[in-house]
Amino acid sequence: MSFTKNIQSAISESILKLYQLEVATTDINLTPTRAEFDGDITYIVFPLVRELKKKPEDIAHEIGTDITASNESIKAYTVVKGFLNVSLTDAFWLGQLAGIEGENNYGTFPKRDKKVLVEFSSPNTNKPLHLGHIRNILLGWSSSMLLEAAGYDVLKTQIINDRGIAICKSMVAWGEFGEGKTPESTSTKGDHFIGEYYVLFETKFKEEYLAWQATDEANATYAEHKKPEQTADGFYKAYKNQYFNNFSALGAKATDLLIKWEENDTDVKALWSKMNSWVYKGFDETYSDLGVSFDDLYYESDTYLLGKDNIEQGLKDGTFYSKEDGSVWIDLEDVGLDHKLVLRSNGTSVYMTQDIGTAQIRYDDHKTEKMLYVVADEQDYHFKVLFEIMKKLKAPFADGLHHLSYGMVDLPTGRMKSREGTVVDADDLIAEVIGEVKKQASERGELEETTEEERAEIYRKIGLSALKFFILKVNPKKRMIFNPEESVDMQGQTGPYIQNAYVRIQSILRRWETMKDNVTADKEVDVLHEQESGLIQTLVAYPQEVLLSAENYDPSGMASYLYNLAKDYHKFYHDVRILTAESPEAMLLRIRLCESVAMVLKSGMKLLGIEMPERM
RNA sequence: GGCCCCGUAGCUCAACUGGAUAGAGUACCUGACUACGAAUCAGGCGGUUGCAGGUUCGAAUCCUGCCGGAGUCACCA
Repeated sequence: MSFTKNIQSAISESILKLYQLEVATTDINLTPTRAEFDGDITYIVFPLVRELKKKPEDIAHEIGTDITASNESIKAYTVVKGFLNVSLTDAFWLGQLAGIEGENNYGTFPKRDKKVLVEFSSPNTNKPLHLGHIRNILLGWSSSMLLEAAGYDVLKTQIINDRGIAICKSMVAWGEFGEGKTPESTSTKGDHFIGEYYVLFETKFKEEYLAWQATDEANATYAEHKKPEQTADGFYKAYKNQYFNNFSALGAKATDLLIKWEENDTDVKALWSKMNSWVYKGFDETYSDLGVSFDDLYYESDTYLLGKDNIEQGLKDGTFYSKEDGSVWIDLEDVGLDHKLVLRSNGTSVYMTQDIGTAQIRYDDHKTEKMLYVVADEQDYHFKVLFEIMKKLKAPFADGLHHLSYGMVDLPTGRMKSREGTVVDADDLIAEVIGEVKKQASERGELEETTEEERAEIYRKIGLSALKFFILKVNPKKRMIFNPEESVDMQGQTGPYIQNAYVRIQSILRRWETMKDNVTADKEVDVLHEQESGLIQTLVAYPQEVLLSAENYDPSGMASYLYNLAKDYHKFYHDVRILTAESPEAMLLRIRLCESVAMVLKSGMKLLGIEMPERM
């Protein structure tokens, strides 16, 4: 912010004048003064001690005296050990408030003419979205909003994993047992519909496998392949994949579909398209419920063969090497990694090959300076390797690649397991939080004057804010525990707490509209209440917070800032009277403060993907 | 086993990137609505920052070694 810059350069000049020592203004590190001390902003002089060979207290006093004398915005200073605490004048804070009001889009930075592509969500099409996707989506969306506010042109995208054996399993199950049912005929959301057939396939397959285990064929296989120490149970558990590939009738059908799909079989492709289109319809609903959207989509069915050109080029220039069997590898030992396969011996791609190709095509399509991958931390190694490969291939975009790695979401009972049915479904969760809000809100009976539609919209906003804030307030890189009960809390450090501050302001402003014509002040306030200057100081920090959160790809910083602002406001609201202020000029100032706080709360929450209700 | 991430109040999380007496929320115990919305505010209780060393004026943060937990080391995606 400009005002910290002013103080930084004042201190810098002071140091030069007093000690003939040059310290760059950017090296003058200022921190907000802790609440228990007097002052607004603190400069720590310890780093100067060694150079100047003086006591920290003396240095702090000398600098303090000098900058206070030469800078009229500085009211006073105090020194505690090596900490120089500077207080700014009320006039200065009033000037800052006016500055905030004067900006058109406070907290948004001018365009940098730089493009960043953000990939998030990236689901498989064989089952619906779950809690893990929700964290991914919220992080991706919020990071996109933050980057946009920081001046980037943002392109939101996802890669849809629409091919492979998984979707073929759903196709087989639907063909065998579906009796021509559709999402419409059963009134089921499309992604759930397909998910059910995926589960059905697994169930039928398990039955088939169990039955097979009683056959002579199974006994012979068991006798031949069993390891000495293995029990029958242990063997069959480990043998499942081989059974799928070598003996299973259902397995053969799924594999057959996959082969036909790759051969572009018309019927198979038609079925595949139809079933995927059901899924997409379902996904769209969930995305829309979450309030997110994408600018561009990539499908794995289009990209899974990409990357071979890059491999070929890398082979030519010696980045890659091939083994006798024809497989292609890269040696990454010089950067502390391993040897990694990039092309199979039969010439087909692996995951890495695809990602190389996909990065390339995205760059070709959009010429983005940066690409941000929002992917769980279990893939840390994969992305490390991918980025190193791109560097070695000298891709022009290699330095702009970044993996926003986030921790998995656990339940209080431990990890989500689809096998144990503990996966929290995204749609269920959304419905639940909104339902809970509705229940609690009707008990409070605050919204009697609104129509049913208005109320439904308010419940939706509150419920989603509880859920979103609960997830986004946690630092992305940390594994988090998701307690469904706490996720709908509406008191304390929660989304609804912040919304409540905003709603209180709206309520005041509605009243103010009806009385403002009768209020006139012939002068401005010259002495600020402690809560007032404190609020201004927090408001002033907003743009910096936007930038910091954007640069760190970390919405939790913004979440915590907004909570603190709401908290400051709630306290201010409690401590001072607004519409019954002691003087007209105080009233006018406080109304201005209310307006600015509301503006920042609303725009900040938007960066988290959270909407504000006008009442609640 | 190699690599990587994590360990902070009973629980869920912070700590401005090395700064002051480690802060919030929740739970529990108090107090404040005939003053702009009590989804609020105020107070209390709660800590050897996993352990042991080291660097530094200063360490939850950096380094080393242990302990505990997660992830990953596929010609899967």
